[in-house]
Amino acid sequence: MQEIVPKFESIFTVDCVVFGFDEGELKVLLIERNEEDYTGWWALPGYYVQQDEGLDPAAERILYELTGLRDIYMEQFYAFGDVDRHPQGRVITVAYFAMIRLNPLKELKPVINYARKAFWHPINDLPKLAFDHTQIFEKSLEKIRRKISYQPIAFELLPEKFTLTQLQHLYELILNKKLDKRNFRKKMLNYGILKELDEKQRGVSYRAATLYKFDRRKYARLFQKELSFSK
Amino acid sequence: MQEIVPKFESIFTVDCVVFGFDEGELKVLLIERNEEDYTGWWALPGYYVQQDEGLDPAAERILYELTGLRDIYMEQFYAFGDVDRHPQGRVITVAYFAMIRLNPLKELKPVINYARKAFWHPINDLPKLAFDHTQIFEKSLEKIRRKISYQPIAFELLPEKFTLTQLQHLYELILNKKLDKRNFRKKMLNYGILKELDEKQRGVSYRAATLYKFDRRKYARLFQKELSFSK
DNA sequence: ATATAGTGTGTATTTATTACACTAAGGTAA
DNA sequence: TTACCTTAGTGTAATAAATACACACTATAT
Repeated sequence: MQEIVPKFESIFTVDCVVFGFDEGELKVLLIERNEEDYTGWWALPGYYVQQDEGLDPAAERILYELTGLRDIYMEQFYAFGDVDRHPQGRVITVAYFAMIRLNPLKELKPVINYARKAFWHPINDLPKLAFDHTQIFEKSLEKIRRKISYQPIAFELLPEKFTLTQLQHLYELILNKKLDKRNFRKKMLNYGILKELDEKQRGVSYRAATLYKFDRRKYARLFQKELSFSK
Repeated sequence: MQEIVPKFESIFTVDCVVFGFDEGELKVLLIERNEEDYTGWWALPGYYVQQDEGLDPAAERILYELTGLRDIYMEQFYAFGDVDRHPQGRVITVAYFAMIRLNPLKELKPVINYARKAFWHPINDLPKLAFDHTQIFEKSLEKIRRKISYQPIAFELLPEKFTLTQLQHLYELILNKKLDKRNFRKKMLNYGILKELDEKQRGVSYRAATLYKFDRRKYARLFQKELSFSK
């Protein structure tokens, strides 16, 4: 390309919107900033991308450093580059969303320092966020709302074994609307991507629900059969 | 954020996948490179983002410089940042797709030099592209395929006044499958977002078709009513 | 034994999708 | 002016999917 305008170089970062589903709530992982700019504010976990590092690997690394988790479902969804989004100057960020199974028994183990202050926040009660992170979060919600309607990403948020009611609640939270129980079960089971287990829920003081797991092989076989939910 | 790894700075660019619909074909705008790296290769129009310029404005500027067109439908769809995507070093690009009405009577008027070598290429017969531009193009196709199924972006590619057959052909090209004429018309007219005009097609040697136009106001009133097409 | 709380199930109605073929209109060429 | 060519424009029946809706079952706690 011709250099009519001078090239300039910019810092760039990756920010992650990490969703988790816990105690019947949809949560997002935030860190409390301890650094220059927006000190003490909550922010999305994010970091500088390294010289020799692609975007996806950077996102994976950052998530690992914050949570100790690897092999997590992540997807890039938008780049944010407004001129004034960062007080230090021009910083462009590429945003990813991630979905992780929250295992209440297993603490997240941050690998580097600043992650000590990472906490899960219910998405309906988020504090003000640093930079344009509120905007980034909103965009991620839009994206997963659409995506959950045609691809089985919700399973990434659930434990290996789950009940149909848990699955339905999760859909309801993400889509932000009530679904009909009988219709939901009929439809979900019809897709044929769930495997019914011989196992039941334990430790509940009412009739125990059957456990299911997501059958990735069956899903792959359907090749692009898309899910869809409206009511 | 703590500076555990050194920050580094990177060049970044915007690349545009510009779609046009002409002579019954879906086309994409390519430039022939006259610069260092991939000299003589076809590439997507793209350029360096300026220091004081946001991403969306950069995309709009670049499209304007290449085509002389403004107020075009554009949407950012993905950032590409593989370490080795550019021979000169680390260059991250934010990709946009754009859709423009090709008016055969009105030539595109490039404002800057390198755009002299811009041509429209049918999407089914693209040459090898420079850098990772083939990959960028493929991703843009995926995106518009999905998007056209739930939002009225196809109209951006058609002239103000169009026939239902033209509209159907365009859907068929983008979705890459045949649609049934009667079902298509029934469905499209049912959405209530088209305005039937008193005017007919001219200059054809067969029965002239009724012209329609897209009614933005009615569409807005439907507020998120989504289109959908399967067969 | 009984109260409690969530599980699990079926059917009828409405709506959307699909498959399918001929006549109407306008222009061209003999 | 007539025959012909090409595309426009139309309806219905069959099937599939979405929706609305309510009660009996079961495990546990008291």
